[in-house]
Amino acid sequence: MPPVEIRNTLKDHGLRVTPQRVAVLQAIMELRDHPTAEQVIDFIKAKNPNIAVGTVYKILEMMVENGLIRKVKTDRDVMRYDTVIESHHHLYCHDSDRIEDYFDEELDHLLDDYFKGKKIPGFSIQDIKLQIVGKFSKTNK
Amino acid sequence: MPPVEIRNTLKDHGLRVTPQRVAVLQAIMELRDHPTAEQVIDFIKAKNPNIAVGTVYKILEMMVENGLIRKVKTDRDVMRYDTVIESHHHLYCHDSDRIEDYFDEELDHLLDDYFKGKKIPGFSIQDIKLQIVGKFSKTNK
DNA sequence: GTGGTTGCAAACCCTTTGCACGGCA
DNA sequence: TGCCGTGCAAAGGGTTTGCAACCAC
Repeated sequence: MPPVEIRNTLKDHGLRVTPQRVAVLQAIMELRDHPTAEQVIDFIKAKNPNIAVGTVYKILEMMVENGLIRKVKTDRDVMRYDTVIESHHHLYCHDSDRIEDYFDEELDHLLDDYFKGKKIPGFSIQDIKLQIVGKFSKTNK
Repeated sequence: MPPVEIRNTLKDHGLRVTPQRVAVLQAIMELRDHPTAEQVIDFIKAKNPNIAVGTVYKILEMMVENGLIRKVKTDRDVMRYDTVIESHHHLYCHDSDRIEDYFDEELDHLLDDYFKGKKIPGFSIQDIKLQIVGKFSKTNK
């Protein structure tokens, strides 16, 4: 995603455009594999060593609150970030700690239909997220 | 669960029985709602102020490794624990940070069938966990 | 101009670790 | 008795916070 589009994304959400914010968003997109805050920081520091750790954390939190990115958590303990905003599922491998987004409309419909017929007492559903745990084959990526 | 059964649970897993271990397991069971380590510690300290924080963390980790309990993670950042070992799903409410276990064999079969017919390229599935996000109705619990 | 942002460093919180003592088998 | 488990306190790692200087609007 070119910088211009990133700036517009920020503007569209009514947020000020600063070099740091552009850099953070760009970093998450280029890193792709649900990077940690640390990975984002390292990525940015390579070109722009002056950025502060605290700033990146503040920006990440701000973007999550404004719906530009999402938090993802595995069974390990560091927070990770995802640029994909639409509802989707995750493939996860314990061994490699790798996360991959998984989209499946057919599955979503199946689940929709299922829970249309079967209500859960005392609970109203807003979103359903699958964590599909398993192993990636080594040749992949 | 009476203390005697808890002791047997430990023995069955080839673990030594100590008062601290019994207390931790009992605490998680009585607290029910997927307690944090801190909640477990507070619960135990009410009766037995001498237990050490580090000890509880060591015991929790040990029990996870031995399959007596499970770690549960939300988008917030503290670890929580679950006594339910069998594969199951979670109902989760962001507002209250409440987690409830959800069992649904019919759903499990539906998913099994679905993924029997539809393989995911480059990935072999071991387990599927749903995080059903929504709201608990206020009357419930 | 001015109020939101940044950089910096210290503080924070949860969790882990090291080690000497103590207790289960 | 021997060794694992515990208590304690300090360290660790990731994240948050306070505040003065700064800059986008």
